Amino acid sequence: MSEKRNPPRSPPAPRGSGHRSPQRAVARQEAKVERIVEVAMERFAVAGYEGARVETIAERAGVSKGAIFGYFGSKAGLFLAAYEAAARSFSAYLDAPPEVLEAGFFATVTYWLERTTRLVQDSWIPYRVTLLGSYCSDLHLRREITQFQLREDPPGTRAFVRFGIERGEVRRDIDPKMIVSLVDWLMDRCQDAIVAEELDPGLFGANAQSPEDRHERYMQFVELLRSAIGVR
Amino acid sequence: MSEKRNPPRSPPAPRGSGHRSPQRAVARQEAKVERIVEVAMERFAVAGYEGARVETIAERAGVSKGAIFGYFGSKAGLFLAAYEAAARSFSAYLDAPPEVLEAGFFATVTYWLERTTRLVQDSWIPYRVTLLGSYCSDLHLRREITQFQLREDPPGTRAFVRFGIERGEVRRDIDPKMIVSLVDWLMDRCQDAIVAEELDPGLFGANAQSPEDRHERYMQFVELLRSAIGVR
DNA sequence: CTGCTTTATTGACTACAAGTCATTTATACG
DNA sequence: CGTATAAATGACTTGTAGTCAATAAAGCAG
Repeated sequence: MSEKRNPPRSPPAPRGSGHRSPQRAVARQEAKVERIVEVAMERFAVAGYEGARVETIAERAGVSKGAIFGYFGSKAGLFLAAYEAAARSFSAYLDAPPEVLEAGFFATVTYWLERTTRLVQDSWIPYRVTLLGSYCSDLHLRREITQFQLREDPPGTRAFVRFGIERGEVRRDIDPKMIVSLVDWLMDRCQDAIVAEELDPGLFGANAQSPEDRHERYMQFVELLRSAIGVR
Repeated sequence: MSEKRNPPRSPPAPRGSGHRSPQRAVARQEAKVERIVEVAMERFAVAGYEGARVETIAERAGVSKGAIFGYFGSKAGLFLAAYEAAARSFSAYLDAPPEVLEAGFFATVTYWLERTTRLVQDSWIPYRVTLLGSYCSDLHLRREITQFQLREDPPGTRAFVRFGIERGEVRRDIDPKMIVSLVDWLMDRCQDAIVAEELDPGLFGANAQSPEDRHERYMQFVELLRSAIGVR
């Protein structure tokens, strides 16, 4: 019961529909939506899902509360938009520099793990929003997020695993889908742990170690991953 | 800012403190708390964290709303209690029948995986509550849950991994803590997927397959786990 | 058992935030 | 311009977590 969400207003507009004068207005609307999403990301990151207030987001984005509900339908819809923007803002595995890719599948994994630590410090907002998305108790929202990940696969795990298989580094005797799931699961968790460690020490178990410890842990993690999905 | 939770009232009472007449009252109070937790589990399971209303829980447990806040301090506190009760209600790895344990570490993992499917159907309420707990967006709550898992380790993963190492089935060249984390992560995710499949098809990706497919997937999963943490 | 003290319980009340919608304002276009 | 259509506004409604003064129950001394 109680599913009476506002359907989001049809997106900013049908984009230059025949005539050309609306162009300006449409562009302005798109910019507005973008601004709202950006502010929302920041607020969700800082205050958490429940702690973030739609009215505050509206104020800071320079629009009214009504406009937000007009565009996104509900707070959950707004969060979803922020989450998707955050997820899309990250690099895919195969965006690693050529020499890293050249070094292979597991070298690339290592590269991104080491990289994440620094990236989180640089721009923690999208990371925190993804963290919130990973642990969102609203199962309706959870489903949307899962569907989004399956549909868009922003980190490009499918292509990355194919890359690994083609290079002969990843085993072929297991359904690739299973491998993709495993990589997604482990990398998500690992990334969440890194993010949580940076942003919320104590959220995950043992932490607060020196860069050397950290490096050692990454090595062990990749070693486990290699044992699991690497060719024997 | 805005951390003004009610501290939960000191637990039901200091238990038979010197005199003996309070005994009855204390017992009744304990029973009441238990009843509340049970009802709370059911409501959270059915309606989700946000959907569950404290007042309804109070009504069904035959107490006033105030009493709930008296005992648990906040809705989050109540959820935590329900979560802990749910988590404690499951068997630990080493609770498997002797002949299963005899068959070894990975046989035991397989046993529990196959078992979970049926257990979820029998008593889905605690499973759903754990699922909610796994994906709770309130990071404060999240921390409490992590701490609880670390403190109590209800599935007994630490002991189980030690068991595997002692039997010579689990590798010794990696920090056991890392292995414990890996097992926890993978089993949690796998269990969540099973639970979600039963309770909320489509929540996770590919699903709704025949028991044979399912079995096949479990076999592949255990095979990956064995490759990762088994002795070479 | 009785009266007094302390503790537990209650539910009307408050506070606050999501979501609505009649009204106002801006835009499209003849 | 003038009129029609669409977007934006913010005061208002709704619903629920959390409070607290008032009340009931439990403990206890005599």
